[in-house]
Amino acid sequence: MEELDVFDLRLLAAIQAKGDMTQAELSEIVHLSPTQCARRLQRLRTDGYVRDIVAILDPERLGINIIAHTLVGLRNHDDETGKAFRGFIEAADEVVECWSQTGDADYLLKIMVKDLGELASLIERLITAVGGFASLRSFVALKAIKRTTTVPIRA
Amino acid sequence: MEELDVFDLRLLAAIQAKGDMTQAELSEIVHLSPTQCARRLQRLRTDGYVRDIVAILDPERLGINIIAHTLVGLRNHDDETGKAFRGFIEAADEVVECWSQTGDADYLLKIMVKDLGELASLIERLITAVGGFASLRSFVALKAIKRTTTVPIRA
DNA sequence: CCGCTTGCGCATGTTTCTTGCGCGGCGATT
DNA sequence: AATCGCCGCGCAAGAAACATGCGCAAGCGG
Repeated sequence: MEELDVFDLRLLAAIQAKGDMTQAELSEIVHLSPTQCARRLQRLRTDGYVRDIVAILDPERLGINIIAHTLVGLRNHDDETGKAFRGFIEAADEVVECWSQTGDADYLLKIMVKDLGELASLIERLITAVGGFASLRSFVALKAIKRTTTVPIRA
Repeated sequence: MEELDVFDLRLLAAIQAKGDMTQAELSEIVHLSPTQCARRLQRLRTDGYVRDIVAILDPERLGINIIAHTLVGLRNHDDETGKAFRGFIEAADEVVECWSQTGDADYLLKIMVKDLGELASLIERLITAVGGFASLRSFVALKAIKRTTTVPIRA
């Protein structure tokens, strides 16, 4: 629970870039013995610095050709509407991320689908599920994914 | 390079949720021998289905309290401006994702910073780096992260 | 100045991974 | 309809990676 030193930061940066490295490989990066790398990594994990380790799949390879970011503004801000919205988001596999916003819109959704038809279908279902919106504006990136960078987060 | 069967999909879904499972654990999930799990996983990897395996760190634990989504519209769409913008994004560690957009704005940035000061500083630097914008609208989520779901992607 | 604590690297036992092998099912060719 | 060849499966042994106990050295407080 203490402060992180330079070795910890190097470890975190390393596993954030590549999470399946062996202790020996980590050892060469952070300049620490393999044993110590393992120990510190375990401590970082139990202390909650590492949320989890996941595989990033290739969207195109799986037929995911459209990644859309959609701003959603709810007409009513009562509990009922919010609950319906949350429920829909929770159940929809196409919605990969859901962020609460301040400003013009209430939520920002990140949606991954195969084609425009699926996207339209999703939006349609969302509208009917919640029962109409004051504003629904979609910013669709038509195969126009420039890049998705995941840079090391340093404290 | 062939089609994926139900075992492959189960494997992908499993490692997408938890990427550091042992072969024995995977075996129980997909109902296949550990050896075969390993072999199929290797094939999926060499065939490009698995982009990479990364560790997801806890932002708050690292002092990242603000996750902002910012829409950026470039004033000029010439090569020079675009190159300056790309260069800045590439160098800025705070910018975690950068999506090209169609519609009102040109880019959607996902920014992770410690506090509002850092965010303001980043925006300031971005503006000076590219040399002014036609429109720069920021949607800041003030500790208002509702949830970040990563659901299994099924083909 | 001494003893305690903490973090380090080494070595060993254990788990996990990899790879060669034989078996069985399924489609194609005749 | 029978056989041949191919592909995917599980098993087992060798290899690699991991976990843990130990002694040592540095930093700190008494």
